[in-house]
Amino acid sequence: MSPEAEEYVNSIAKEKKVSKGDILIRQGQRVENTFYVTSGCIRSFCVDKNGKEHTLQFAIKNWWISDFIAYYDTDIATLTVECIKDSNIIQFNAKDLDEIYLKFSEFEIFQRKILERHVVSLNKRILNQLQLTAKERYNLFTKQYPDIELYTPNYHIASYLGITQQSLSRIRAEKSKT
Amino acid sequence: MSPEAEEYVNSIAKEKKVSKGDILIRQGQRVENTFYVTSGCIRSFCVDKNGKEHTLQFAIKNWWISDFIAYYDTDIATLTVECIKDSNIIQFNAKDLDEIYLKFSEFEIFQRKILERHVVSLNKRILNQLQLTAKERYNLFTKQYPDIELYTPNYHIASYLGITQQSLSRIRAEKSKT
DNA sequence: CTAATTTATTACCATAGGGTATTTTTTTAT
DNA sequence: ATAAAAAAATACCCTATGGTAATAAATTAG
Repeated sequence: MSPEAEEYVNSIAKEKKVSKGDILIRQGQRVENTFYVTSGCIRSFCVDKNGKEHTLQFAIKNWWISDFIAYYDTDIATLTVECIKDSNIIQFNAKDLDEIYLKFSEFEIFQRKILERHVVSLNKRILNQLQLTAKERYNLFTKQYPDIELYTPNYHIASYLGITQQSLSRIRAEKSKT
Repeated sequence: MSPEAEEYVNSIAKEKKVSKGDILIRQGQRVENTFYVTSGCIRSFCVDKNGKEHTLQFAIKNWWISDFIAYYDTDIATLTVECIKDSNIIQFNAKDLDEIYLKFSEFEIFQRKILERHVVSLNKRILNQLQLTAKERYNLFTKQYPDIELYTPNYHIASYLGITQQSLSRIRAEKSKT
């Protein structure tokens, strides 16, 4: 990136410290920001008609998170984005980012690469969900997020894997046996 | 888009008619193309260790399809992309597209919007998989692809929904009862 | 340090969906 | 039109995962 572009990015970037439990985006509200995680962990989830939570994403270091469904459609949030471990994030306003794209076309490339990476990751997630058992998905998960279990409750992970917390507990018990 | 950009796009776009059964991308081969569907239907799927197929995407009119996992990482295909109904597609070579981005930055915006739409769609797919029952997913599917059942075998749809063909058959039977 | 609260484990039974096999229906080929 | 092949439906039983509930462990608050 050119120095000017970088300067501009810095001018709209809002570095923030957020604490466990902080809500960055609340379901039902307008989504104006996207967040880049430099440390810690942020989670996005939805709540279904029965009040059950389903985790869409865990964002750790170097990942972006928001309610992308609402963000890209400039719509009301269906997701909640919550800090689950004290984190350092960089907040970007959607409108500010839009201007960057106009002023510095080099930034488009940047963003395109991020989006491409995101598509790849989502594609893999879907394929895993289709072809792996809960146990296999859990094993993969622990590799992808090596220390997430240290600070994330069981049921958050279960809700990401698409199983109940009891099932996850059983899988873990079975695993520790051998 | 400017006339020049449009002309350039046309110069690299390869319009093609493809027939049911044609393979556009073969698992294990290098992925150099992405396809835009103007009519018909193209399917992407993977084959797991047990030889079972899992459908990642059905691309109908106005959708893009490829093995995006391999395409964006310039890697070997893990997916197969297959024509399941006589279709008209426009084929784009990855390298040609890369040049477009360099020559016409306006095209980046275009591509960014496509990617954003893709991310939204994949996010929704994951959330549906997490919170809906097989029956609910099937009902949603028939709305999203109203006439796909006319030309797609049962087991392709089942493999997209993440259930067996027998389960899908049962769901359909139950539905036609009421 | 203790009590209160949250989280995880375990047990029990229920059920959605899977696997194998058979039959029926539909499609394709001759 | 008939045979062959493919696809769909159905049946039967099985298994992974879900739901409820009770217990145990860990964390947090006072």
